[in-house]
Amino acid sequence: MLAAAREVLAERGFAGFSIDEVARRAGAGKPTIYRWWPSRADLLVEVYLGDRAARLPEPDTGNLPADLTALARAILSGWRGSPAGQALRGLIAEAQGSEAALVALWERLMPGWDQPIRAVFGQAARRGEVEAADIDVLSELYSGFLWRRLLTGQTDDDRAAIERMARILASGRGRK
Amino acid sequence: MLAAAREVLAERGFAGFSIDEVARRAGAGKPTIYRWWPSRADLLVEVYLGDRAARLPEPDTGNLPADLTALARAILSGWRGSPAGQALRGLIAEAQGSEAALVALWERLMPGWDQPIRAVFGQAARRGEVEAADIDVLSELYSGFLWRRLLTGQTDDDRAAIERMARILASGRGRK
Amino acid sequence: MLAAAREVLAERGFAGFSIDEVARRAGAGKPTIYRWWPSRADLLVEVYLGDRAARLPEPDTGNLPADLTALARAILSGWRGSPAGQALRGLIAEAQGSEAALVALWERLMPGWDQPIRAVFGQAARRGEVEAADIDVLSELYSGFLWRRLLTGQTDDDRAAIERMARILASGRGRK
Amino acid sequence: MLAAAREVLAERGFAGFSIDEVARRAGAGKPTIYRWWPSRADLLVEVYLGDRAARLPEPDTGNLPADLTALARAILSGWRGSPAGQALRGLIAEAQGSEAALVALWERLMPGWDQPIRAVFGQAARRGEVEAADIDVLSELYSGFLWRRLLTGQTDDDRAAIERMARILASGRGRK
DNA sequence: ATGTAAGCGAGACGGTACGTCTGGTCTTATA
DNA sequence: TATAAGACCAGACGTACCGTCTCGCTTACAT
Repeated sequence: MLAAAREVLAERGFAGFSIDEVARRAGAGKPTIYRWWPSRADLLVEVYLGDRAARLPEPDTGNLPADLTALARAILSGWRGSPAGQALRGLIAEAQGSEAALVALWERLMPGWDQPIRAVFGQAARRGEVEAADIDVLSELYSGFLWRRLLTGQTDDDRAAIERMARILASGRGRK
Repeated sequence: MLAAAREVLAERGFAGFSIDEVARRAGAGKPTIYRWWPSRADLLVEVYLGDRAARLPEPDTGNLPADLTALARAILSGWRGSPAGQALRGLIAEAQGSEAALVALWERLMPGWDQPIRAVFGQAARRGEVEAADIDVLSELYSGFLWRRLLTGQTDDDRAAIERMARILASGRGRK
Repeated sequence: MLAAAREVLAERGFAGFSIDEVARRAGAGKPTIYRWWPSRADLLVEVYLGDRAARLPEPDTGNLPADLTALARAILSGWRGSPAGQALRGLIAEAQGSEAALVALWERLMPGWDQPIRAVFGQAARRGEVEAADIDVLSELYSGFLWRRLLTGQTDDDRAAIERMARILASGRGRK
Repeated sequence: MLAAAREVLAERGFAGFSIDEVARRAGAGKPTIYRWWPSRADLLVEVYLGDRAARLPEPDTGNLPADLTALARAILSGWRGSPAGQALRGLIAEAQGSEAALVALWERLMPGWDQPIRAVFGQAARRGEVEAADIDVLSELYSGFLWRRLLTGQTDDDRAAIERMARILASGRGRK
């Protein structure tokens, strides 16, 4: 069932991702899908998590810019090469029109999503490279950069920009 | 006509924003709307631009963090208080499923959207506070931060986070 | 559903007979109607058949003009008093612009429609009042007379003309 | 303008005969068409009359069946070879949904249309072959036969049926 | 070994919106 | 002053999905 959803996303993108189409492809009845995933958003969350599970590195080289770069490239590469990117795009789109989808995005996806990013900044904070109090906002900036690239269709491996981004976030000492 | 579109967005959000509804509300025929805005995205772009036009300050106090903070607060406030926020949310959502909408977003909205942000960083670069070569990525980080807040429904005036974000981006010297 | 179609035809005639209107009146979704009757013509055929079913007499008094008169008056009276007349008018109109409707008219309606008329002429042929070889053309003349009256809005009970028509068709011995 | 209407009827039949299409083809504005022909029916009447004008023979050989056959074959041939047939089909169809079209059909087309037919029967009445009082109904039967063939798409030159029809109508002595 | 219930596929259903086409009317700009 | 061009409101067209619902059918458990 999830396999069918992944197929649809891979072949036709989020535009062709309808419950009808997934049911048709899975050889399943629509009510069966609704029984397990009450909304399209729930299905997308599960596709995303299933697809990304344990796939991301948690780099810890002791060098913050290098870690940030490695992680960002891994994330972007995952978006390019699997339905996960389409799923996240769809999930975010869905959340703009449906309160339920926004909640699903926020409560079911975000915790796991943030975690590797916060881990990298956390290590840097422990090494004194960034202030602990900045971790939230730094993660948000980092996330925002990647989301914006995803949502505008720029998931190519733009090393120069990624490294520059990593350097900027790493050098922000926050000291007045 | 645009007024009707704004009304719908204000009252029912992007979820209720259908061409049918806009036509009904405007007392207009659907084909008339399609004549002028071939897709929903085009209509959203125009609503956004019309609503935001000349509303944004272009702060230039000589203090980069202060300028960034002021601009961000103005942008978020604009999103809260007018249909512009709903329009941008809808436009981004639309772009996830339609190539045409992505193009509209990219070519018709982005140039104007970026401009005040780049202006602020440009002034800072001229003052030597940031490297000119970083302007692109800094703008992207700044944009990404705001977009992510919009798309996750956090458009409240979170001064602490905004100031922290501004300070981080301003202190990123970019020195190797 | 058919009841709603009949209502619309009765109240607003063929002019107001749109799928939208029938759906509205039936409290049904348009796709449901399209599922069962792929075209307006199919719906009209069914209305006609359902309405006329087993309603016509099959007169057999041994007197051809009398039989023809009785049948014609029954047919015209049926057209006046029920949506069947409107349905047939609409069906014929529809067939002028749509190949599919023409086929529906020809294959789904005509066989049943002709049958009582041919029966009357068949009996007369068996009695020697008309030549068997003339049955087809006689039926066509008889049909044509009635259709023309229907299509030009003359469905009143014009006994004089009907009897004259019956007499003419009955006296055509066909002998050279 | 009429030429454009004829073109449309010839090329796409009554199905493609919209005022829009005629205007487009004629390089004229729709209101201009509406000024001269307040309804589609009026335009169709004019196309029919213009196209058929003075084209029909008025056979008078002294032999009623022969005259009827010749006239019927001429009429059917005219319908096959020119937009006139399409125009009449369209006009009749139009009349089923619009009172105005029915009036136009009845008052503007019928007088001229009937005339050659009534002329043939009139001559026969003068020769004593049919009763004068039967002329109306005979014309109606004859018309009905031809209309029915037109409306069901049988405009081919079916000589056998036509001659049989002519013989039947001619032999109806009308004797009590 | 058999009766029963849960879960399934299939798909019909009432609805909403899509984007297109046409019918007529009303407004401009030209000639 | 009248006409061409065409914008406009209105609403029907036929299609795609939505989320709910009702069916039988099939398994797999409890008797």
